[in-house]
Amino acid sequence: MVPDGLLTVANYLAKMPNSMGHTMNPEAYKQKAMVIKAMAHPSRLLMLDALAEGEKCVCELQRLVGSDLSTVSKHLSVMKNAGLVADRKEGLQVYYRLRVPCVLRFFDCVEAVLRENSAAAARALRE
Amino acid sequence: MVPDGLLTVANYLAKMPNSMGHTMNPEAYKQKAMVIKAMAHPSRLLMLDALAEGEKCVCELQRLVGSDLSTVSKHLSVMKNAGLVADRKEGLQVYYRLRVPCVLRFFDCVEAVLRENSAAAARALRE
DNA sequence: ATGTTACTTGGTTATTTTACCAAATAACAA
DNA sequence: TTGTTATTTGGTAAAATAACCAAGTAACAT
Repeated sequence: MVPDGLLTVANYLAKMPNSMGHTMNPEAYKQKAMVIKAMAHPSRLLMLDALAEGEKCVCELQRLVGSDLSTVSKHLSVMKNAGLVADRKEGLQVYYRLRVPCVLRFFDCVEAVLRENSAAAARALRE
Repeated sequence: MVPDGLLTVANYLAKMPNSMGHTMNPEAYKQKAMVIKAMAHPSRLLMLDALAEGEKCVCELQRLVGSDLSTVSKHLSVMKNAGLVADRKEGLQVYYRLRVPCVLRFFDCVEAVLRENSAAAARALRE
């Protein structure tokens, strides 16, 4: 059974984003959701942040997040499947790297949301 | 029981993003993940896209996504909880709007990832 | 071959998420 | 009051996700 996001011939046509921006079919939203979901986990965010500095092997990433190696490996495969990261084997180690750099600017916006939340909470406290 | 992301006094301190960008505590990653997770669903993406045009009532959004009204309402509450949208009641209707506009630029990057995926798939086909 | 290191995969269990229906609430109308 | 419309909330079942351990693979060393 082939995972949804895998780059198979079958998936190739299905996941073509159209160029019109806002009139998108449901399939396109599924694909986008898959990519975003692949980021939506604390450990995965931590790893993406770390990969901003450059490629890292699985062992380094594991030290960073502190979970079981198999857990880290599975997180990486989710992100690889979504196209967020790519890997490269060198000797015994596997190095992961960011595949599309803009992912990092993503975080600025998330932080803006959190700041806005804090500000709203602060306003609520003052009343 | 209070939901994790609710803007309570207790959560106010916990979710303060620090200003140093890359040295963040685990709690901050949880908060970021919550925001991103709130986007990570096809129907929710569709609604965010629709809200880019301006505020919309729940009934309009329901017509758009086509699920049960209660389902749509719950999706909206997830996004509201994360701070992505805000609501306003007018008569019988509740209008939702984007709370932090940068959320939309988010999508450009996701589309870049998908384009990169397609390109890779195309390269794979040529071999 | 045998062992070792670095990683992935399979299996299991616990938790979370999602969808729908049904019932509750809220605002307005008659 | 009674009814109607718009929305939320509670309950429940199905599906997806996440964590760990154990077993498998792959590259290299002895």
